[in-house]
Amino acid sequence: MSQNKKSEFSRTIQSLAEYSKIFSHPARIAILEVLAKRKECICGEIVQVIPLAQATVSQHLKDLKEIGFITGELEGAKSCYCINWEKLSEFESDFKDFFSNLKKLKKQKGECC
Amino acid sequence: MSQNKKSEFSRTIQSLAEYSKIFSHPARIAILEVLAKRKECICGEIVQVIPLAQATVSQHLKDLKEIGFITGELEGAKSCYCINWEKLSEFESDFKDFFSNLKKLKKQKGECC
DNA sequence: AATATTAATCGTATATTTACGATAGACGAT
DNA sequence: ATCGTCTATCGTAAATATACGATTAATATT
Repeated sequence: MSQNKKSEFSRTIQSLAEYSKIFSHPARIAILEVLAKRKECICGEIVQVIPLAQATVSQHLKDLKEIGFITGELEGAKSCYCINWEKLSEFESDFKDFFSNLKKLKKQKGECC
Repeated sequence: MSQNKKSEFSRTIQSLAEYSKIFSHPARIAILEVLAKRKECICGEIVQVIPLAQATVSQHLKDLKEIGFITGELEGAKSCYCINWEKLSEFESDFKDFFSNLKKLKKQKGECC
């Protein structure tokens, strides 16, 4: 029971769902906002601003990095994170495409409910 | 341990996260697409199209209904679901706003990484 | 009235996510 | 070389999500 059925959906839908999952936790959205705001993208500063423990923030950073929304590289003992605007725009346009497709379908079928 | 810290983030971010969570499972995205496509929004037809058990689909429908992305009402023994375009557009514009805000912040700070 | 159909809900198993303390490993400062 | 700082990772607890069979309650059909 409870095996994963997510793979049974179309690639497009799966990918939109994966991107959305990253946005499904406030901390990860907040981290993106912090990175967009700050000139320095040092991990320690992020930890100070986000109301979660260092280990937890590090985990969220890992998730963001794994999907490609941010990059991260060591600068001595510190770690510098940065938004990957290309990947983030990919999400933005996939999302936009999904919505315009929905609206197109709506027009095609006409009213119903 | 592991208590929920989500409430510590801003209302705007929390709400964007909640909306995104609904999109974090392919089945729920697929259901929206089906509803946009079909003239009749009968539950049974959705169940036939989505590769999940009836109970599971019903649960996803409940989630979609609770957040307000769809409406659902009984039609005799059957149940008719429909997209709530107003609420869905609210998500769309919140999402859009978040992105344009991010880009504005990026411009303000200039380059960094 | 008896039976079938429809869909919500309950119960439950399993998987995944969230959260954090503790630790480890890397670097910088003294 | 030693000590403090920084951050990734490990281990683990708890919460939440996913999935489905079984049941229930309501309507529809015979």
